[in-house]
Amino acid sequence: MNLWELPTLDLAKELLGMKLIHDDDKGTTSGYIVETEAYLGPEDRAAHSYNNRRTARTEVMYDEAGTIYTYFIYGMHVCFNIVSGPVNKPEAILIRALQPIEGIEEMKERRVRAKTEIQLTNGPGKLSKAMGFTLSDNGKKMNEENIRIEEGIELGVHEISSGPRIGIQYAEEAVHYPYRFWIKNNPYVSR
DNA sequence: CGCATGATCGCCT
DNA sequence: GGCGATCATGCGG
Repeated sequence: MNLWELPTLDLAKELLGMKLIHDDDKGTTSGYIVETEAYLGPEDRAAHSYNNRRTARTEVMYDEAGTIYTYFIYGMHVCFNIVSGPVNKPEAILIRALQPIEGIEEMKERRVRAKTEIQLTNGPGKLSKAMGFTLSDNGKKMNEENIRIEEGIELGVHEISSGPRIGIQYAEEAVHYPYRFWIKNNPYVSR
């Protein structure tokens, strides 16, 4: 089975427990993905690509699954996403939280404000900072450059929860769609 | 070109 | 629970 051929909602669940790895000049940082959110293109009011909106920013969402989509939000945070679905269907999965594995000391240096290890990566902006993801990662292909996905923990369906997405109050009917997925009882999940 | 807004975080009460 | 920070992006003029 090719991971990147999965429908977006399935991929969002499949990514849980997998290992996300970043190599750069500071070394390697990695973590298990413990929380994701799916954004389903044209019909999903919460998605940047709602109604097939196509701009310089959303362009990578139309690319092939496994392309990396990073964007800047609230004047200070980077969010890290993986494009999914067929080419020209602008869907993506936001990585919302990680459980750190490697490079924890480097993460602490990058996340000076974090008081506990949990706070290093328990939110989309936090994990980007801890892992060293930036806008320059936008458009990279997963597993072709310095950002990789590997098998991690195998999860059963009963270990996964779902619920409404966070921070999309403007999205009208899409507000309640259960497109957020997380590993049950994992302490690194946001909120 | 100006300006409103946001897939958040951290600090304050 | 509330709010200010701070700027890339998108859209209107």
